[in-house]
Amino acid sequence: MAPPPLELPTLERLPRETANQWVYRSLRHAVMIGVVPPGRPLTIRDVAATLGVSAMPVREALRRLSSENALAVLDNRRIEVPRMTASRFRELCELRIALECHAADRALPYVSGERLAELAAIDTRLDAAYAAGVREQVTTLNQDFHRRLYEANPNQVVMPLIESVWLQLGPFLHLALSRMREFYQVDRHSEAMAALRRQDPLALRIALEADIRDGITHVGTHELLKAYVESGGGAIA
Amino acid sequence: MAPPPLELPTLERLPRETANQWVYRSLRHAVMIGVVPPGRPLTIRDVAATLGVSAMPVREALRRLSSENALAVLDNRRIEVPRMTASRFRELCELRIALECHAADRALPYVSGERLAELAAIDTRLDAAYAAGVREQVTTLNQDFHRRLYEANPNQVVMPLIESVWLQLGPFLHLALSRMREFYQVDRHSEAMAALRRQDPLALRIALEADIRDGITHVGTHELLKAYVESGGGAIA
DNA sequence: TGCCGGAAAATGTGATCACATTTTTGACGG
DNA sequence: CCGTCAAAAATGTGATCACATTTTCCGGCA
Repeated sequence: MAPPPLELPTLERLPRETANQWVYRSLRHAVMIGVVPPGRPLTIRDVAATLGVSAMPVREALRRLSSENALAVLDNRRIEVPRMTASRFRELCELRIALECHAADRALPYVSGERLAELAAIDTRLDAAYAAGVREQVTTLNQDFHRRLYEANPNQVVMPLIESVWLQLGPFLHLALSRMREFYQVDRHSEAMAALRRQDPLALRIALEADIRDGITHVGTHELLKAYVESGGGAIA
Repeated sequence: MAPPPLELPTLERLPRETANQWVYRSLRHAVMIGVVPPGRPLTIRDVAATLGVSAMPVREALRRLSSENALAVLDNRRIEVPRMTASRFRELCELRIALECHAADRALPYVSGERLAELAAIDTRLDAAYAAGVREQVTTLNQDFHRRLYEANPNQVVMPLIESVWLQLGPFLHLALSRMREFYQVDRHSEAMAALRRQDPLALRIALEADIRDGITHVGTHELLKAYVESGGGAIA
């Protein structure tokens, strides 16, 4: 049977943006919000036709996302969204914690009052989005919060790796958020900001790890992952 | 004035290997051993002519290495080996330690007797190469040792990120090895293997961190980096 | 001499085609 | 009814071309 037609959310093509970049952004976004089911083969011609460009930019975008481990290249040379397993998920979570705690450590000395204000502003908008139940925005703003924190360090070498992990967790995180709790969780971002103000590395690590675990492990991960895997999202671990 | 002609070490093209993979391997190897001076622009046509292939595989290989942060894409759309600065170097070292310690932690429970034997074998060959002063092989075998250790964990998500960091440190590490000491340093690999045998996570971390610092920071980094930067290798930090 | 400005060369980008490999299809025989 | 295998379709790979952008070069002018 033929696979369902590929549907990609249309991202506006920025002025002076190359087709390459546009295709890359579109595919990346699609993967991140999980509209492409894991295991669904992404063929060059298919994506090209869907986005209305030639094969060339698609090839480079697919290759790029593969390098970032957002897509998997099979032996067949076919490309798909990687399937998730319970153990891979666990590894990704632990890796995310290790990476982000390290990034926070290295950013801490550079965090200025301005930066703190910016983080607070993002957090406010995040709370609003959370209260309004706008899932996609919650994800985006949460990532913004973390990204802007780590970017306080002017010598950025960690951020690209963190983005890679986010991409790999992306499809599933989005699913987890779909069962977003009504009640607020403990505000780990506030704790993190307090730690930043006190220049307290240990407290910062603790707050971040708790924040990540809250967002991932705590939201009924086990059941969610099980449902995800069983719905054809991936092989059994 | 015209830049010096591009010279790339010729890697044998494996049977059934696509041009894409071959170009990727060649460029990657060239970057890793530091034959391409940082800042040297890598043009598609140039690489294509040097390797005797068309532009297509080169484009994808360059794009791929850029995604792995082995190459930098400038605003001009030009691609070059990233320039090194003292602070970027420091960040990369710390990141490497954080990543590899984490990887070792996650691999430890999976390390079998067979695996330990394999590591010991690699280490033996490494000692031989070190004694013989074969720089390139020392680098390769050292990486093999670390890679095979982390790969004990069957759910590999860290390794690609570590490889990325290796690539970014590559050009400079190679330089550092060029002043390889005559006397053996403390054998950190033995310490690591002892820790593995005892299933002792903390000792493993300590051994690995020491091993990495020995290989990087200890080999007169400061002077080397200074020389490297001043020789046109990168901007002043 | 030093600096501007446009022409010429170099380079990246995107489209299209030919071909090799892989996957799917469907007819045939058990 | 099911497995097998060859033909057909789909797909990835690599080459080549046309065009837009960028860089380099060089003559003219202050």
